[in-house]
Parts: sequence; C-alpha cells; structure tokens
Amino acid sequence: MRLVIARCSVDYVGRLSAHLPSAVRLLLVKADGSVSVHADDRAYKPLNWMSPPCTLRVVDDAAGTQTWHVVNKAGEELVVHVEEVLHDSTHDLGVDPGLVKDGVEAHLQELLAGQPGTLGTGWRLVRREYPTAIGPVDLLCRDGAGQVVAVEVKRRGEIDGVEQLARYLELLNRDPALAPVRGVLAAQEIKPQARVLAGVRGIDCHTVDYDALRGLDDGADRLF
Amino acid sequence: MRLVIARCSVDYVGRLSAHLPSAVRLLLVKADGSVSVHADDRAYKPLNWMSPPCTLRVVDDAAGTQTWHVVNKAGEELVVHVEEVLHDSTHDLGVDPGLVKDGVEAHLQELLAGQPGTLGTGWRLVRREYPTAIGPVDLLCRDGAGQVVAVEVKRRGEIDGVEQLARYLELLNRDPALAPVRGVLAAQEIKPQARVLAGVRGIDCHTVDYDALRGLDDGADRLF
DNA sequence: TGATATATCTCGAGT
DNA sequence: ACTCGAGGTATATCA
Repeated sequence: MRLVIARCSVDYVGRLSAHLPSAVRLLLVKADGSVSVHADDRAYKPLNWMSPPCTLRVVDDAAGTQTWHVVNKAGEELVVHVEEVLHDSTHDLGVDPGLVKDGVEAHLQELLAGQPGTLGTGWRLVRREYPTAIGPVDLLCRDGAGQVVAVEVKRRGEIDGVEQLARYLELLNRDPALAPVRGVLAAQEIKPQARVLAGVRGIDCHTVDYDALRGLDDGADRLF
Repeated sequence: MRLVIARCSVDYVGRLSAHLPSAVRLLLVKADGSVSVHADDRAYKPLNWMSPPCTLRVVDDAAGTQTWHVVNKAGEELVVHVEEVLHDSTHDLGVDPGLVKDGVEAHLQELLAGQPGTLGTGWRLVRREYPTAIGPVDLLCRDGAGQVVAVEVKRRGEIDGVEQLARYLELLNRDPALAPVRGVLAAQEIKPQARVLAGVRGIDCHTVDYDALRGLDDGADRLF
C-alpha cells in the first residue's frame, strides 16, 4: 500500500466524465492495483477512483511533475496530474484475514425459517425462497388456520419491500392451489410510510427482535 | 487527515455486528471525523468504518497499546485495538473544490427534451418535470398522432422505474384533459425484469444512445 | 457469464 | 430531521 499526499488535478473518462481542479489530496494505491483519490471529507468514499483490475503508468513531465495514467480493461481512464508531492510512503500489509459479519438479512431469514412460530401461533414453513415468475418469495408459510402466507423478510422494512411483496401476492393469488394468499412484511424495523402502504395493500407488518430470535435458536454462538 | 499504519483488531456493533482479527492495516482519520480501516485490497471500500458525525476517544491500555472508541449519535460503535504502530502522520489538506460530473441522468433528460423526435416521429415536448400530486413526470410529450405520452428517463431502467411511471400514469389518466395517456420508459439500458413488468403494465420501453444523442446536440462542449 | 437482490450502501437535494 | 432518488453504485449469489 502506497500513501501519497500531493497537490494534484484529476480527470476521469469512463462511465461518465468527471474533473477535479487542483488541490491537496490523498492518493491511495493498493496492492490490488486500485487507485483512489481522497479529500479530507466524504467519509470513506473517494472523490475519484479506479477499481481493480487496472494498470498504473507514471509519466514524468518536463516541469518535474508527474502524470499518472490508470486504465482498466473497459477503456475507462483516470488521469492524475501530480504537481507537488508532500508525502510518499509505502507499507507492506500482507493478506488480510477478512471480515466476519452477523446480523444481515440472510441471517434473519434463516432464523425465521427455523422459528416460524414467532410469526404466529401454529405457523409452519412451506418453503424458503419459494420461486415465482418474478423472483423468489423469502418464506412461504401456512398459518394456524392452514391459509398460505407469503413472508417478505427485510432488515429494515421500507416501501420497496411492500411493493415487492404486493407483486408476489398478485401472482400467487392467481394459483388456485394456493389462493387465497396473504402477505406479511417481517423486519427488525418498519418505517411508518411502509406501514401505511402495507395497510392499503392488505399486508400485515411484523417487527422481529433479532437478538431474541437468536436467543431462541439452539444457543450455539454463531459468530465468535 | 491522519494516516496510521498499525497492527490492530477491530469490532463494530451497530446496524450489524462485525469482527476483524489482528492484522496490519491502514487507519484513515479524516477531518470530518470519520474513521476507516483499510486492507491492501477491496478497491476503495474499507473493511470497517464509522461515518461522520462521530467522536474518536483514544484510551491508553496498560501494555502500552491503545484502544480507539469511535461512536456516533445512534449508539453505533467501532472499537479498534491498536497493538503496534508502524506509521503515523498527519496532513493538512484544506477544503476540496469538489467534483464536476457529466453524463448523469439529468443530462440524459436534458438531451431527450431537446430531441423528442428521437423517441418517435413527430413527437413534441409538452413540458419537462410536469408536476403531479406524487411528483414530477420527467417528460410529458405528444406523439405524432397527438396522444399524450409520459416519459420516465433513467440511466438504467429497472423495476422501480416501471412502478414509478405506472403510478404517474394512473394519476394522469384521471385528468380528462390529458387522457388517454400512455407511458414510455427511456433508458440507456433496460433490465429484462423491467421489460417484463413494463409489458404487464402496458408501458413501452425505449433504449437511448447517450453518445449519439450528445452528437445530435448543438456540439458545444458542455463540461470544460 | 449474466441477472438479481442486498448494502453498516453513500451522497445529495428537497421538504 | 426525514424522505426520496441516483450512483462510475459495489458486491455476493444464483441461474
């Protein structure tokens, strides 16, 4: 990993065109070949960048300045005009062991599939990822009365999730073997707007306590 | 901007939980308060981070190591156990003049507004950003036969764009001065799923060549 | 390889 | 403060 602090101007031509006037910035060159140009704000997102795989070619200009040409296979190009170098250091980091995550939608779906009873008394799981023409329904269940229920699982329930579930229900209710099918949006947090739209569409909302669900699970530590 | 190369382990607890075992990484502390933990790969995305606004508190441990606690208002926390510092430098970058972009959706809409004939023979523009109760329609046109057409402009046509346009059409068709109104999704690229749903909703799809459109334009350089 | 859904999405504009 | 839409979204998964 190479860290360069330099006064530079930048041009990108590829999926769009972009230009950065001259200023002092961080140029971050990683071992995977990527180059990113950071200002002192915008959180972790660079002003401009080139993703790997790509190649960096450095051209020394007459005035003692440099121009970096970073290109990828698709013909996209990032050009950095380096006017003044204020810092330049290289560091050997080695291969990173990588990140372990817990609490994403896949885990929530997994836990609900194992504990359909938390959605309602007597609920049973018919299938996870039940296929339809426009995509898979997260969970297909039967409630205590034996009626089919399509469950859309989200970490955060928003308007898109309601629309998505409504489209599934439209299709599923055309199948006489399943109809009538009702819908449930299950999420850790459900936005007010999503609740309103769900009400209009006849969809029930169910908030889920991830930690409690995990506690009901077999108790094995899943992460550490 | 502060650049630290250090052997460290990291834990994040917030919207999800995540853990990074000990390894040498870049710790990037920006003037906006953000902290990001970078490995030597994964392009510009850090392994772990805390977005601003947040506060960094450094605690010196007994063994001569440090623990960084980064917290935000929502109670999310990033904890970095710094075991060994290999590099530590701070740089004053100043405020960045910012990025100039060209080729985004707004430009596509602008170009189509100037060349409605590319959507169909004899098409005329009625209005850009035609207002409705649920938001503005990108372009309202009349086709060669004088029928009103609502055009939704996207760089990439996906299922959301179709739904959005369908909602507009439902409203516009209630206005006897306009009805019957048909819909066109105009995009540089239209996903298969979006085409299917558009068919169901009676909406036409039209792919647009941005570069060709720009060539038809008056030829003035728009950016530099 | 292409299509689809997720993301600690991020970021900016508008209300 | 919140919502909504766009993004060079990027990234993982699945066909």
